[in-house]
Amino acid sequence: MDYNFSEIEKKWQEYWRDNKIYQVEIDKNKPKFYVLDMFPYPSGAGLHVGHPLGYIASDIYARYKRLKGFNVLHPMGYDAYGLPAEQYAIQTGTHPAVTTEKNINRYREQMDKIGFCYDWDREVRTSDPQYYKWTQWTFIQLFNSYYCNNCKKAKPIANLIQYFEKHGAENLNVAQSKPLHFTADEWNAMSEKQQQEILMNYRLAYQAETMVNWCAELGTVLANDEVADGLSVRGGYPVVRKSMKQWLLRITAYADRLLEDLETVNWSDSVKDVQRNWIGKSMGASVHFGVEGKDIDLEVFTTRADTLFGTTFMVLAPEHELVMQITTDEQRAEVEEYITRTKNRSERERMAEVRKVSGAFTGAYGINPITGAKLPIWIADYVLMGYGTGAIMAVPAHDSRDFAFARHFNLPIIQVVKKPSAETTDPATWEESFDAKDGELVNSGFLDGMPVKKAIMRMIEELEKKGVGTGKTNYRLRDAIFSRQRYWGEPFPIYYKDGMPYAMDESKLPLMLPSIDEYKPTENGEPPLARAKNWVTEEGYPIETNTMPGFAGSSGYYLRYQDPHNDKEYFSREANDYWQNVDLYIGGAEHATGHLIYSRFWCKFLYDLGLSCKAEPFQRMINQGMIQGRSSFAYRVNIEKLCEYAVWNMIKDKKMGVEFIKNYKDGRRQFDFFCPEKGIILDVKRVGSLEKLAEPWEEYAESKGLKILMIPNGEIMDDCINGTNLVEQKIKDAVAGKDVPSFVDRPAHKRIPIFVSKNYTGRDEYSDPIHVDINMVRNDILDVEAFRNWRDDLKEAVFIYEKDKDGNDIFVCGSEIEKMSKSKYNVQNPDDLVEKYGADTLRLYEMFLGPLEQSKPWDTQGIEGTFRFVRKFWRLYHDEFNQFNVSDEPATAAELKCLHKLIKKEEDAIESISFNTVVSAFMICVNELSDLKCNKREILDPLCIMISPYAPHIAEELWHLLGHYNSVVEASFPVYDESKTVENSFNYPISFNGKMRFNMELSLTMTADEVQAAVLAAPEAAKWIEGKQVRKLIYVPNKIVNLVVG
RNA sequence: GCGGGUGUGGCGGAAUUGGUAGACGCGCUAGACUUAGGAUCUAGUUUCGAAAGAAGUAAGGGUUCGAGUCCCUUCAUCCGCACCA
Repeated sequence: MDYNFSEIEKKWQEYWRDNKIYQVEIDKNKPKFYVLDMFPYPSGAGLHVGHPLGYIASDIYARYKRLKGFNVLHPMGYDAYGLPAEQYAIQTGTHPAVTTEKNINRYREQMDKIGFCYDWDREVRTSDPQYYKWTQWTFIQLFNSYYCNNCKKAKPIANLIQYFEKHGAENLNVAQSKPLHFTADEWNAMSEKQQQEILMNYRLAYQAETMVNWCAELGTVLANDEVADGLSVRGGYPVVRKSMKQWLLRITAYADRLLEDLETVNWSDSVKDVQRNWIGKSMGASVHFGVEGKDIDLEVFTTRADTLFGTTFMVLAPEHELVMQITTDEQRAEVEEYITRTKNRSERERMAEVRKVSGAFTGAYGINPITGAKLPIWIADYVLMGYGTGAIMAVPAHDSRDFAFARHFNLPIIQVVKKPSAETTDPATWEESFDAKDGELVNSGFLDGMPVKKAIMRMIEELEKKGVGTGKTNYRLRDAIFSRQRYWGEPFPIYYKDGMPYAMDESKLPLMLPSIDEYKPTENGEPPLARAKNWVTEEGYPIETNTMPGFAGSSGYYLRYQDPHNDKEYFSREANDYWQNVDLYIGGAEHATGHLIYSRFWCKFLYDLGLSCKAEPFQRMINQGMIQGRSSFAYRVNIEKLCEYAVWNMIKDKKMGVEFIKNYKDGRRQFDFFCPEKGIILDVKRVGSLEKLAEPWEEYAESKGLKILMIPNGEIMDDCINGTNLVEQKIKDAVAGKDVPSFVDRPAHKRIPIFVSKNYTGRDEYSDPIHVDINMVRNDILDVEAFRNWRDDLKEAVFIYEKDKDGNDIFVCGSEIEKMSKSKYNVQNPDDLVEKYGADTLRLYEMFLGPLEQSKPWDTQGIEGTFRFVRKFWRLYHDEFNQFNVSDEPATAAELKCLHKLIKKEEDAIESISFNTVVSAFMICVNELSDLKCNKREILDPLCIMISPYAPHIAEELWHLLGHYNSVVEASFPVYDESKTVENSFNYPISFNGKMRFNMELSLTMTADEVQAAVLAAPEAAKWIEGKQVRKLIYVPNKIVNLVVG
């Protein structure tokens, strides 16, 4: 029987499914292990070879753990809410649920073909009411909780109400939007509405007017991590800052715990670092400045309280609430003008102008609380309202931005820190003294001579003593904006009474997403849910029309897998006690700031409620790299560029006095080249891009008269085809006074495309690279016929070939490694590969490509090698007639050694997720066993188990051929026996002065002296010790022998 | 600018963590079997050299009997964050 992978794989996939081989239940007799993939958003494009990379790795890990006796939870589901399906719905009217369902089915089909060991009975979908019921439920708990800073824990809001009733807001240490002051009497006298408004200041899910990233095209707000470069990550539409009422999650309450608990998880340093960065904790001080002539307190945050003596001015963000109060009448116009100017600038513009210094003087002066110095107060957009207090004390000598500002507006600069080595405090050294973190203080009164760290402490002490400042910790992390003005998301279980939001009763959950007839916002800009009929509670109160963002459903999904069918609880106590949290989480690193931070917050909140027994969701995480595609290009001749290039070269080489003139045609400015010798103009089209090279000629050329030379386009093509550079020739001909054929104009889109083989002319100057479908390319050689038939406009294309060594015409493509994408025609589809090579080969090959965490290009040809290996593996169990042939004779020592080396390798490598080296170890082992002609059951039985995590189908087939009646999944991993691999001699490399010279087989029982004697006696040693003394012997048993001679 | 990663043949990548650099695979070269080869098998394949040998892990320096691995300096490159006070 031949290795018929398609039959084998189909057979066993059905067997696994029908016998529910991968179903897991709580089993307290076995240790648990939880292996999880980041669940996918089911997009319309389906999977490409990059997607399953992480899934294959986690599948191998899960199967391995199972063979090692663990009860392994390995589920899969779908992050089913998301923008693309909704955008599609807006365009076509198709319900997002329909699109999503269709995509999910396609994903499932593709995943099934790869042979994953998911327990599909535990599948979750975030858009399933039975699932989002618990997303909504968690939201209600957040709404009904506040965060106690003393006990560092979320608490029921009812406790807070009791406290208010007795003590008002006195001595309250809780997470809050802003500090409030009221007494118990005042609280008790408030109306319900007033009380509700106050509670919003403390709820963990709260509503507030806030600056948001508004994307008009998508009609919704976006979180910071959904915006990049002022554009939406999904879709790339412009995003503006806008103030709107939104739901927020008070994630900042957990900032410290999110930071500290990073120490307890096994994640890559880079992801931890991104998280630390995102949280952005900085310790410093808040300092209160007075304002001259006004009863105003201006609070700033600084990490460098030590430099207070060096403060020479203050800067407020233009949006700062005190700006108008302090601005003097003389400066009012200027300040208002500046505010308007900055407000109207988009985020993009603001970012583009980061280095430009701008600002306006308010006319007011702040008072330095320590020195009493008068400090001019400015406003400038380099100070951000969103960080600290939106106001700074500027220390131009030690901050590059303050420095630039001071220089620009001519403000004084006082140096207060000098490097210990520096002798002077000369102004010339100021620029070098920026960020002097470990210098000592000068010009600073009682701080003089102190090192920076000590000076910071001393200054904070002084501020506190005088009551003008305190030590303070500041975070970059902002509360998470939790509402979206979209349809395809979880509805909020919130209704409005008297304008105030109230949580629905839990018994009303799930609050089903209503159907609506159109998915756009309403005419008056309300979210799509406002279109829903009867979107009110039973009592008639209106229900919230916002929906939750994408990260709502993905924050706690790993918990729901533990008990997915529970309709009473999110998950049961029993399930969570057993499965706890994820032991190994595999997914992309791009979620470092979004999903992973929200998920950790969600988990900590549920931990505070006593639901989750763990404070961290994902104990260990591995981020798989991207699989890149290798794109192929044909080079399409760009006639315009070709002309430009030729002309420009001639100018440069001074072959010709070509000069520039400009003229106007159809109201558009055009540029031509003028040749004074002949008084002709070279009409080169595609004018815009010529400006840069034309500039120097402009003035001179304007004074010249002109005639016109047209360069015939048709001729250009002919000459390209003949392989000569025609433009140059035409110009030469014209200069020499020859007749030049007339110009035949053809619009660019009607020109016959000309493609040039890579080595013929791969110059960018002449040609545009055009992506070629990789299926039409083999070994970089284009299948020209297939390419011609690819698109209509290529039917008449002209190809300029190269000659191969046999003189045949070939068309060679260029190539580049890029992200896999449909538009680049470099996508490798897993289905095609499974079809051609089988799932086992695909799995092995994806692992063999390289280290999991690294990005690496997909090599289309490399998979052949892995396929050869799989067939070779199959042949180990079969004779030359393809008959199954395994013998019961005992294995030889060599065979056992080969096996046990592999066991060791696989066990060691699996923990470091170094699957590529395991595959190579399999290859080595199979090569050796083939050479030994080994067909012993004693070897092949365990070998079959060992390969089963990597290639489960072939393993299952061989397992049954070996005579087993259960699934190989239920087998036990072979036990490593070190005695099988030890030898009594070792082939030592013999080195002299560290340089390896020859090898020598020596017994391991030899003493150092015996080794030295043996080596010196070896004939090869003579030439290396000739005339020299042996000074030292380095002998490392089982490693090396090194003789130091001299 | 700050932070993190990476740098080894024509290519993807190994190297038991300081001990024979280039495992394994691709590609390439030669040969065998073949009507044929995008099949299979055998041998070779870091560079220079006929060989002996020499050089060699981005560059330079250091520690060591011995460095791809440790330390210092520089460069290149990728990925985050970025007016964060």
